[in-house]
Amino acid sequence: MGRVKLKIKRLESYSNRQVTYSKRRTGILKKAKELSILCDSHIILLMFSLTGKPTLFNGERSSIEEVIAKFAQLTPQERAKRKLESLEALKKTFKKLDHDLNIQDFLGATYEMTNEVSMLQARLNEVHKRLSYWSNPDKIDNIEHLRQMEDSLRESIERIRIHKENYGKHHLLPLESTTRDTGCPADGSLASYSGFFASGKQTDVGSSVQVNDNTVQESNGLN
Amino acid sequence: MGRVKLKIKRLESYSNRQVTYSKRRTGILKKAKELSILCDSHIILLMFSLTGKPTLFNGERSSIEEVIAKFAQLTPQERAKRKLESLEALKKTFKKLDHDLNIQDFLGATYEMTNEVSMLQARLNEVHKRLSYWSNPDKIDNIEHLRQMEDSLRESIERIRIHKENYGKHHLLPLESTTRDTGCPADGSLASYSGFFASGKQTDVGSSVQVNDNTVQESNGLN
DNA sequence: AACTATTTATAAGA
DNA sequence: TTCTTATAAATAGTT
Repeated sequence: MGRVKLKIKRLESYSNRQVTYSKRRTGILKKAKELSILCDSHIILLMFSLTGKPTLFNGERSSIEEVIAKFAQLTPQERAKRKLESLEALKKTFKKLDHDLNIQDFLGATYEMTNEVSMLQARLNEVHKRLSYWSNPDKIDNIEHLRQMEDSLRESIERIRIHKENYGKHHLLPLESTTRDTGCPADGSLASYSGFFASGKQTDVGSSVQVNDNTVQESNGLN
Repeated sequence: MGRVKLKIKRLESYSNRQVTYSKRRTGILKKAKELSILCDSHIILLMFSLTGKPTLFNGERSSIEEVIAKFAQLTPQERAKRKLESLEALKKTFKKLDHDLNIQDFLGATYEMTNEVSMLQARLNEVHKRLSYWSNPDKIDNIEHLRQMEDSLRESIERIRIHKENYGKHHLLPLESTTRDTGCPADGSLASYSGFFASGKQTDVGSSVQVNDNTVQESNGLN
């Protein structure tokens, strides 16, 4: 609609692009507004000018958040279903109209993130569960498992012993003394080493992973 | 543009709204496409039909991710400002419409979720780091830490020993034999018990947390 | 920013 | 839905 029929392809002149953007932006904003009012429907229109300036239309009753909320409220099943339906319908429509349209994983974004949270929580749970076996050997009812754990512990002690020897050689220090009552207070980093095998309760996933920094202090009927 | 000049107000008839939505949707999509091509600009158009079916346009060179990224590039101050503005707009709208306003949560939802992912990843990292000290005692250069680890290990062995005794009493089985070459294959659950102290590399956060199911098999210069 | 010749979108009807 | 067509609306090029 103008003096000549325009070919729809990138306008060569920069200033022409700017002028056209400005004119058509007005037009499409009006269209968006009319559509939202006439049909009482949610619509979001977001554009960026050549200079990067954004223009957002979101209808009277709509808002970006509200729209996103709409997606988020769907169950994963509904979302998947809509996603497929949309895709099919759009493919059909746009094949015919030669429009460029990809219904997107927009809806999926939130979903994916939920999944990632679940996955990470599951991992933490798993780690905690594994650690809990070491912390509470009394929960283990398989004698072979106990033997393996014991072996593993002995091997670790042996490796620490060897490391201590080497460490001593390197630092030319006498390490034979076994004084345990060191005046050195248990600081934060130290806490990282102690307590993994304490018989305290494991922290739940969802609370801090910080382990207890106290060594065995509870008896739980075994000793 | 039609037989009569239309007043821009909500169409009374439902079916008329549907028909008009359909027609105008086609029109505005075409406009959006033309604008994005002619002016080489980013544009996003998202609409919902009366039945809730979404239609999304995002231009040739644009993608929802890109656009969202653009928003994300705003400084936290700008984002906070927009968030507040959105909230205000929502409150206003919903007060008018006499709707309950529990949309609020959604404003932060995405943000919160991102935070939760980061937090969980940090936790996993922390746990891995802690475990890595047990796996690689040779990395530890503090003799006091080594002593504490050793003590902890000895205490754990003692607790396992006690548990074994009790277990034996309860099950009336002789547990003194120390046969190690059991024919029992290391299954999934068994893998959970062995290998925490193996000197293998720790898996990164982001990959599986599954620990190695092989016990010490590498020497790393210490022995 | 305006103007205006034209093209384009679309309301109502079939 | 889809098409037809009279008419309103948008806009390209010009001033």
